[in-house]
Amino acid sequence: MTTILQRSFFARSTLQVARDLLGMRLVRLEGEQRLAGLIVETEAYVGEEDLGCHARAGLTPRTQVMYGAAGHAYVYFTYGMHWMFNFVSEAEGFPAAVLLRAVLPTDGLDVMRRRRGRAADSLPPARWTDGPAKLCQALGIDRRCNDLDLCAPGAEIFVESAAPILDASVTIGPRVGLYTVPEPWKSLPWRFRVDNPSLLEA
DNA sequence: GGCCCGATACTCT
DNA sequence: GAGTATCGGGCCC
Repeated sequence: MTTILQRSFFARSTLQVARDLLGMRLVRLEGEQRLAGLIVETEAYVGEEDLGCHARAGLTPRTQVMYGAAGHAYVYFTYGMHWMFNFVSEAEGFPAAVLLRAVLPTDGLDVMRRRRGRAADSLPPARWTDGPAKLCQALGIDRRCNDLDLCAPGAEIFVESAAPILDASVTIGPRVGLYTVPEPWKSLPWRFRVDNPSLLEA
C-alpha cells in the first residue's frame, strides 16, 4: 500500500529529507490526468548561512516560501526560461529546501514526452526528466505551483511512499551549477543521486 | 562522446 | 545593471 508523505517527513534535517526522498514517487494531478515519476536526484539548500541557498540574501518576496511551513513547494524561475521545483524542509521560520533534480517517469508518459518535444525524440523516458528544468516542463510545473501545500487533502502535487533505495545504490557529491559560490559551500556533498535510475521498477 | 555558447527574464543591488 | 540551483544546438572530434 502507498501512503502520502506528511509534513513530519519534510519537517526534518534537509540532508535527511533529500536522502530519503530518493525512490519516492512525485505525483502531479492535472484534472483526470495523473503524471508521476520516481525521485532519483536531489540537492539540499540549507539556511541563510549556506551561500549556495537563495536564502543567503535573507527574507525577500521570492524566498519567503522557504521560511514557511515544511511540505510546501518552492518554485522559482531562472536563466530567463527555466522553472525549478523544491520541497520546503525544516522547522517553520528556518529557510531550507530540497531541489528536485531528476525523476524517472512512471505515469502519463505520453503527456510528458509530448511536452519535452523534439528533445525527447529517440531517448528513453529516464532522459526526458533528468534535469531540474526538464522535469518541470514535463510535469507542467510553473509559478502557479509555488507555495502549494503538498500535504493538504486534495493537493495537486504530493509524494507517495515507495520502495526505499539502499545506501549502496546512492552516490553523494557536490551540488551542481554553483560556479560563483565560495567554498566550502561550493563543494559540500549535498547532492544525492540514484546510481542506475533506469533499473528502478516503474 | 565532448565543449562552447546563446537564449531569455526575473531578482536583488 | 549584474548575476543566475539550465538546456539544447552546433561544432569537433
